[in-house]
Amino acid sequence: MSEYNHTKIEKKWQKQWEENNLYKTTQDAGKEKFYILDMFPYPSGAGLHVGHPKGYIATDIISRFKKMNGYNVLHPMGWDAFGLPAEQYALKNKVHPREATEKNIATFKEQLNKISLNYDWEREISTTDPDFYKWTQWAFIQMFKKGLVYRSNEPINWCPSCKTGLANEDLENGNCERCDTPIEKKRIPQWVIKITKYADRLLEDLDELEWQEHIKELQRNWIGKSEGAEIEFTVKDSDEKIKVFTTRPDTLFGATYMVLAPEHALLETLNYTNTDEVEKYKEEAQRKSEIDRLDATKEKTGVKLEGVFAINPANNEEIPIYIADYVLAHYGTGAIMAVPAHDERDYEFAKKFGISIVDVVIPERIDKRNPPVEGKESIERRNVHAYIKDPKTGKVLCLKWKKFDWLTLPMGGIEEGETEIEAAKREVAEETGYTNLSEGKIMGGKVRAEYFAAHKDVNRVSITKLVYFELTGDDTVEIDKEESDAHDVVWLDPSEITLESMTHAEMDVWLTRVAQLDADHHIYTGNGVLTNSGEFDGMNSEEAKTKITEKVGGTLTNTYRLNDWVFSRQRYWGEPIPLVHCEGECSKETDGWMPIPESELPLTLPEVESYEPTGTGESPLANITEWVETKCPQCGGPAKRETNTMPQWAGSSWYYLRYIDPQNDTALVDTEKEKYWSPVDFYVGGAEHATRHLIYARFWHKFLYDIKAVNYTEPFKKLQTVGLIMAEDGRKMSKRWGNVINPDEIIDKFGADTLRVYEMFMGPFDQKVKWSTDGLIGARKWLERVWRLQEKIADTKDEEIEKELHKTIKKVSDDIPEMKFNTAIAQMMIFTNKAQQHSLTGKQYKTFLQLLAAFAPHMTEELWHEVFAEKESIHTSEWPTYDEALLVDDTAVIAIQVNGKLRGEITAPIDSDENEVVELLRKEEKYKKYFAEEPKKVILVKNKLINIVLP
RNA sequence: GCCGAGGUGGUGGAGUUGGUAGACACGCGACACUUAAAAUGUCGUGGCCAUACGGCCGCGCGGGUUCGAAUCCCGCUCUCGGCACCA
Repeated sequence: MSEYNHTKIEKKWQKQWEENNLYKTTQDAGKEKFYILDMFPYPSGAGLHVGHPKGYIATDIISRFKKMNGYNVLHPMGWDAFGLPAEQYALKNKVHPREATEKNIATFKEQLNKISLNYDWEREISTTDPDFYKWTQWAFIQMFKKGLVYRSNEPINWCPSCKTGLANEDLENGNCERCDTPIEKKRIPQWVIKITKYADRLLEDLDELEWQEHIKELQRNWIGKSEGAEIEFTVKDSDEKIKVFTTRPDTLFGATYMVLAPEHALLETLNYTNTDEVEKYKEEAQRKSEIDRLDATKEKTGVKLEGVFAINPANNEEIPIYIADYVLAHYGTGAIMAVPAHDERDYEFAKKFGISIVDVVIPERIDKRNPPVEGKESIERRNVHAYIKDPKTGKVLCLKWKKFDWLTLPMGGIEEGETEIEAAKREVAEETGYTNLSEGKIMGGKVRAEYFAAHKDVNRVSITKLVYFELTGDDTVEIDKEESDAHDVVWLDPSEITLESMTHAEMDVWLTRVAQLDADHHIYTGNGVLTNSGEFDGMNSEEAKTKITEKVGGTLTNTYRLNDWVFSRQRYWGEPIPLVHCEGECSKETDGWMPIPESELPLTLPEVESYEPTGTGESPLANITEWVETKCPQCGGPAKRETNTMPQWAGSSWYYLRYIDPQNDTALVDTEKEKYWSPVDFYVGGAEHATRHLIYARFWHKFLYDIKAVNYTEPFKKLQTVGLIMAEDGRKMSKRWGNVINPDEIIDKFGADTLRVYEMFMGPFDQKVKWSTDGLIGARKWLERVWRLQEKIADTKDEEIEKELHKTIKKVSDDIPEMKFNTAIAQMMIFTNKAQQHSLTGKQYKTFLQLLAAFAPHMTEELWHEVFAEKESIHTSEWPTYDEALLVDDTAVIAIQVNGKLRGEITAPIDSDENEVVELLRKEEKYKKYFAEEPKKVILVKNKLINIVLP
């Protein structure tokens, strides 16, 4: 037996595989296709660390597995090579970004090849290749033609350090996601893509995808759909109208003021008198960083527009208008109707500015225990409930009813001319005798409840308020016999006052309010029944939403958290945006902007002396006069090119399609080929792309579907995220911490096969795990044991080994497609351990090597050829199958439980029934004692467990 | 605040259609081989009590359902991730 020399073996086979074109994609008729894809990397200057290949190794294993199972497999790789870091790296090192990128790609590719990932490099693509970005530009032009692209002058997110505008998706807590610099708002003309037009489809189609639920949820959150209405408020003595979006049109009667975002356009035209104050506030708001503005814990600020009023279209009341930065310009219409009674933020603002608060929705409860009885008279009543606490004992005064199984607070109706507090005091005295009560505090608004009042034999609709008192003394008055016959007075600990114990239907509301005793106001934000709302009084919220919107001529509509996609970047290293602006009279409807003729694609990035960002909001391309100045494709007159470039997300939004047909120069992808290979069956990459790349790509794909460039509505059928590999110190691997582990070193020392096996064995694939050198060594030792198994080859076939082998075939075959690599490897280890202690036949060893081949491709190939003199590659061999019959044993070890406690185990013939097992037990001296008495019950789980339940 | 994922030995983790908790690996201990060490191999390894037979306790905490709960239900707690003044 030769020694396991990983360096020699890995070099040898990598060379041979390349020469034999082992990884070329084939498309045999009659074979099913399987498209498995990694998120293509951004080739940074730093090269790979051991965390990067984790996902690639996984797709490589599945790819090899699928090939051995007879699939046509597409497993390509490419480079997401445009973007800021390459440009910054190039600037720093004084090279052209193209050179830097090419060098980085070469490094990455070399590193990946050392791991023997079976990519078909003939299909390699790079987003920076003009043959590739021709089609990025082409798709953009199609979007432009379909009216999905517009020019905006709205202030955008500007990173002063990266010197470019950014999309909302590129921010993290109001800072630049890349460099953590606080974002400013800057007004520069931007090309924006109407991704929001696709919001509903992006949301709905999530349901059909086989993605992990948390990633889908992340996307749903990100899209953030709100259903509501747009309603117009007129401005008094003016033709201006203020349009608001609200999810609660049912609360319109409670809208007691309005708020405009400080950036709202109407501020230019409204005739308010305190211009200086307003200007000052606007400036302050603009100066505030995004992060300050988004801090909800800060006290609300704002300025009233003096001299202007809006008219509430529901009740025609004049209401004041404010500007305040708690209203965001980019959400909804940038203006709100404020309903302080039913919105926390409006309430806080109204309190501070002394604006009136009108309750228009009250909670409604239907008593489930005493539901209204059909046919009985229904009486509406105004009620009070009294919550009385004795501060000395902490106990609460309750009534225990005698004729009914009821437990209630003291309660009763409000008489003519009485306040709620007076009524409560009177009822408490009548029902309990107690008269020494504190001043009394009304605990929030009314609650409507419907129930059957059995003691009066009527249905009641009660509108109730809760009043809180503390007991201040022990004086009592005598209670009427009628009352004392009805109920006992009891003092209960607050822990006994629960939703279950108390009879009131309102109890959940009361409990919440009592829990927040110190809150000065209890505002209700849920649905309920309308009040103070004119003809809508008594209607429920849901119905009123539609009805009130109709009455005031509003429209039911949706709003999204997702914003349109800001698509312009003021940097050099990106795809040029293929638009020109005619200086003459052409294309008036798009302000003179038009796409270049498709025959001129690709519009290549010009070579340039200085590609430094200007920082002014102008792109570096703007300085290249000979490039900028061009002819109008329509009139032939002078025209100027757009000088902004596309964001890095552009190319990655569709690259997966190009692998299918990478050389095509007449179409983005041939639709026949696309029909065969799409969609991507399995997509593997980092969870950090859930809300950007994966939203943009789904959008781009749906657009291509709409223009019939592709056949399917979704690009990625199944998605799996990779868990990060953390450094041994538990931190993220980073140059900054000096804890980066380079795969090249690991491969030199231990071999690529060891790296592959270790990374797959570390833990569940999608979970983050710490790197462990000890663990790595363990993987290497296992491979060495596998290598030495060749010495254990014998002619005699051991049945136990054969069974274990078939068990292993099953386990590995089941686990690979589910990405449960760790347990697949564990089972292979079990087989190795057994085989090592006994012996195995050559055939068994070969079968085992096939199972391991996807994990450790080099070593298994070497043994396949050197030990067994096979001519063809192990990787083109057929995946082993298992024999069901061999998975079943003749006997089973059955656990013995007595009253559910483990008491031993016994070996019984397979599939023994209850009586047979009991007979065996009775024979054994050890277990006889359990049968001294006849068992109450015996439970048998076939071949697993018997539980004897003694009386 | 809202949403999502999770909490199992000294460590990474198995086991979740309710059925022997701790597979597999690391680490640790003992032994064999060796002059010795390394490597390799064999055995052991959740905690506590017991010479032993064996027993008790154990999957974040507290309850419940069940013959039987890591797994199902209720309440709580902690960690991680996302969203958040979104009208």
